[in-house]
Amino acid sequence: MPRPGRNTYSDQKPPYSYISLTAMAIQSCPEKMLPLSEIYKFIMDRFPYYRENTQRWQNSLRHNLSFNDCFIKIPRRPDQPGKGSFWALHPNCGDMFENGSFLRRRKRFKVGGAQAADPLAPSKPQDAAAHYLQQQAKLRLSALHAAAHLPQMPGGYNLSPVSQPSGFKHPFAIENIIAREYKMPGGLAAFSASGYPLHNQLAPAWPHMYGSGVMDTSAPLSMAGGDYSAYGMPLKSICHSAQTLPVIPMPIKPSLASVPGLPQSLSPTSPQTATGQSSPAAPGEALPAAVLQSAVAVH
DNA sequence: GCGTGTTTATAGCCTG
DNA sequence: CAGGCTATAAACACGC
Repeated sequence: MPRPGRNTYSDQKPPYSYISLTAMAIQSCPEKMLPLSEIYKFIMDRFPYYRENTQRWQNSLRHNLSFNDCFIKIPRRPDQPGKGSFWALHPNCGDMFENGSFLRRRKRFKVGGAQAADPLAPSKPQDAAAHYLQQQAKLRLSALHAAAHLPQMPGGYNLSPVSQPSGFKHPFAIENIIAREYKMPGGLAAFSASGYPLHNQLAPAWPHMYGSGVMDTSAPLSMAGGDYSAYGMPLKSICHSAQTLPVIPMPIKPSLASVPGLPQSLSPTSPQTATGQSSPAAPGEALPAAVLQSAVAVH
């Protein structure tokens, strides 16, 4: 694996692992989840190296998604046709990379292991799913809140469940990599002070639904033939959306799909006791507003 | 058939 | 050096 280093990478292999690249793609999206095809697109857009031998690396990437517990699968709603599910980061994988660096993981994320990044974050898969939904609710509400009180909370983007709380951010940390999108002069047009696309604030939506041409409104890849600038992220805005899909999806890792009681786990009375509940909700069922409000109360 | 997702196997590199 | 992490390949299943 090439080391990050002095010169440029140009079309050479980036220093990021597939896990890192996938995490970047997911994190780059305000909704914190992407379908496989969008993950592909994200990587190919940013790293010319991955525009070739797609069969090889995409197979590896799929392997990583399935093999690593740090990725959770979220099904599409029945009324959202399309291939495959969405992929999100496990809420507990925030400390997966040392200092948040994407160069190499210090430890392999394992469901059930001891993760200290978020004491509220559960370790069991089913709990993780519930936690994920809770965080999603927070995210959406914070977006709405930001829309109502602009300008404010530039750190709104960092409400992600996998963001490190504060303090040192490694140069390769996802915040530092992705944040470039929001800091570059040319890339601010679509974003508010909260870091969300404005239309997203008003109508939280699923990022994968944006039209095919939307992503290419900015300049062509600034890195083409050049480098990845400082660790690599060009300045394209991603995950624009023009549609509304207000419903929070249901995570379904194999162990999650059969676990009853996920929605109940989000109730105000038992936010962290997701196991052992009953009466599963149908996939795609919308969360009641009360659940969202409780999520904010937690926040 | 194709895209997606899972699983197994193997090899190389890195870290403790 | 052992174990962990990562990359790669391949086989297979499933749904559209």
